[in-house]
Amino acid sequence: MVKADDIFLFVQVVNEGTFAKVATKCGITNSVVSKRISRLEQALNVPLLYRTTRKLSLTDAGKALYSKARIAHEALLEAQHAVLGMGEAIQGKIRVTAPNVSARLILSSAIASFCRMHPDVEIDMHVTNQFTDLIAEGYDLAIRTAQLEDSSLIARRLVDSRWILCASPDYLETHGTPIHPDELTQHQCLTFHNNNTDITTWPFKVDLSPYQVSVTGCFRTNSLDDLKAAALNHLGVTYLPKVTIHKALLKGELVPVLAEFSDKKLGIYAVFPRSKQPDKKLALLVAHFREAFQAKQHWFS
Amino acid sequence: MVKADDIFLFVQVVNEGTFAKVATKCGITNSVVSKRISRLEQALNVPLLYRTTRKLSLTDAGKALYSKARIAHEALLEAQHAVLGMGEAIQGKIRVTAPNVSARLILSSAIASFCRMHPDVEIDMHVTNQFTDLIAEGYDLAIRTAQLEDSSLIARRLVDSRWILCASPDYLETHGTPIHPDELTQHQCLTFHNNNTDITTWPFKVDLSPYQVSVTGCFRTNSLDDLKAAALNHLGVTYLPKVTIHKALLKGELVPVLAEFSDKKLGIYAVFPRSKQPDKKLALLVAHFREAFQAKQHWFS
DNA sequence: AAACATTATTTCCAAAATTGACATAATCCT
DNA sequence: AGGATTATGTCAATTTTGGAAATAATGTTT
Repeated sequence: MVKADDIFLFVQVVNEGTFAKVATKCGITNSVVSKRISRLEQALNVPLLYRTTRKLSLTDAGKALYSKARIAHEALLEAQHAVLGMGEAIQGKIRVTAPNVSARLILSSAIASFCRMHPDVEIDMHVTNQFTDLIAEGYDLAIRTAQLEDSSLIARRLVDSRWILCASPDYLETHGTPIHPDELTQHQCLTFHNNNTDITTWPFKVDLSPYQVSVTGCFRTNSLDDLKAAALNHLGVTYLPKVTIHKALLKGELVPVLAEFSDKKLGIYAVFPRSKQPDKKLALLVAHFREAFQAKQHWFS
Repeated sequence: MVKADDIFLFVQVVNEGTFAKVATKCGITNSVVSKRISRLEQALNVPLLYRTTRKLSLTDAGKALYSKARIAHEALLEAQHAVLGMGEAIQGKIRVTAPNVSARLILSSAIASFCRMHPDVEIDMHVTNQFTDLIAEGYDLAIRTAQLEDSSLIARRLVDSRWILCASPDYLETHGTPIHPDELTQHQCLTFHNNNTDITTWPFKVDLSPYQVSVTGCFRTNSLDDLKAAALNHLGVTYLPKVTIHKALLKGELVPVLAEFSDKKLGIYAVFPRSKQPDKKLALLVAHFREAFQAKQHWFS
């Protein structure tokens, strides 16, 4: 029932000494000040000010309230000041979570340049392949490689990442090179799993139509790096983002398999909480990331 | 534009962890909490909370605001607590201003008994014959011996004080005893002045009608005590409140003069600022004073 | 003394804000 | 898959608010 704003108005009245000064200072009329102070007294059930048209003086209760509320008032002003312009200012901390690959290939350098451009921004990046709950974990931004349907978050596509089926020349020499996806059932297929779900069906396109193949193999992992290492070690065939292997492809350490059938493409997204007041520094960072990914687009497709 | 109550609602939200808890705790609905937090974010132009239906987490700005506003919130609660029930509780300080005579004769003992009855009340009495501005000087209560027309103050009559014209037997023996007010012009009239205004016309009643006599004398003062002393020293005739001389009358040190014509009567009033929330302890004290004066009414009339 | 200026308060009324109920959508738990 | 909880959007009714003008009190200046 008692309104904090009335108490702070009272504090201002005591500070200024008259209702009228406070009124002009706050851009309201005398009558409003009068009514709100009266309302406060009513709510607290105690008189705070003795007043005539010329003088004001504090009652006992008024003194007690003022001495403590003044501190609260100043603390609140300071609190407001602390967040003043935070939405506009390019400053403050941004907590980012990102998967290993994106982080290593693009983000680290992109972040470095962003921090140079905006010295007051501090970026705290947490690298993990775990799917984390943005909100629950308190992140401002996540980099994700999947189209997600979470509508309480905003997803902005940074780049499309093509996946390529590949193997080492040695492996193919030993086991033969498949010429149709169905033949993969005869191969060691090194699969990826993430968030406790195995991905043992690989997508292809045959005659312009989607075509799924269930595959098996002797090795699976949640680490793309280790998957790549396994392929380099001639262990089998695997489906990897082109970006992770484009150097190996150039060097000939790995070669594409069933290239004309490969049809795995995943967007890489910047994901952040929906918010009515868009955070400017966050928007800038996302744009910066997007540019960085786009600049390296040839790595991805 | 930004409302303090919204900030404190935000603090409570952070304390409780969910909107719903705060809503029930404050006796409002969820939608109100939601809307007010949104409004606050809008006003501050910065997001404070990332939220889904299940989790809340603070943004950078939210953390900054919370850490400081929490202090303000607690300070404000403490401030409110300090005045809680002050209007009802019989406790706290009462500042009283009173003239010498009343103070010495009645108030000192009345205050003593009042303080014994209400140990948590502290009375600060300022004794002076100066007319002071209650409000400007910050008094809660004044004892006055005059009917005053100040309508911004409340006056409660405590007792009627009769004034008596008197002189010492010695003086009367030397100068003769007047038998009609007009004869006073031939006497040494010791007059009182107060607040820079001399009182050189004395009121009487002749044939049931008011009758003013202008008097002169060799001594005037603003101290009733000294006026009495002068009379006791046979200096002349003077008009004094009966209460100040009733012992001297009993002893015969002073005797009434023109008793049948004397017609000066002044109310003694308790005067205090008009206030919408009557202060209970103040009302009690006034009532107590009234009883004390009434109990000694025979001193006054 | 008298006119003037300043100030707090009151009244009145229109405009704005607030509220709760309800529906909706998102999310977690069983 | 279904149930429970939660935040949010909508809508209408109610409450609140704030300003203009009138009033009353009080100090200052002429």
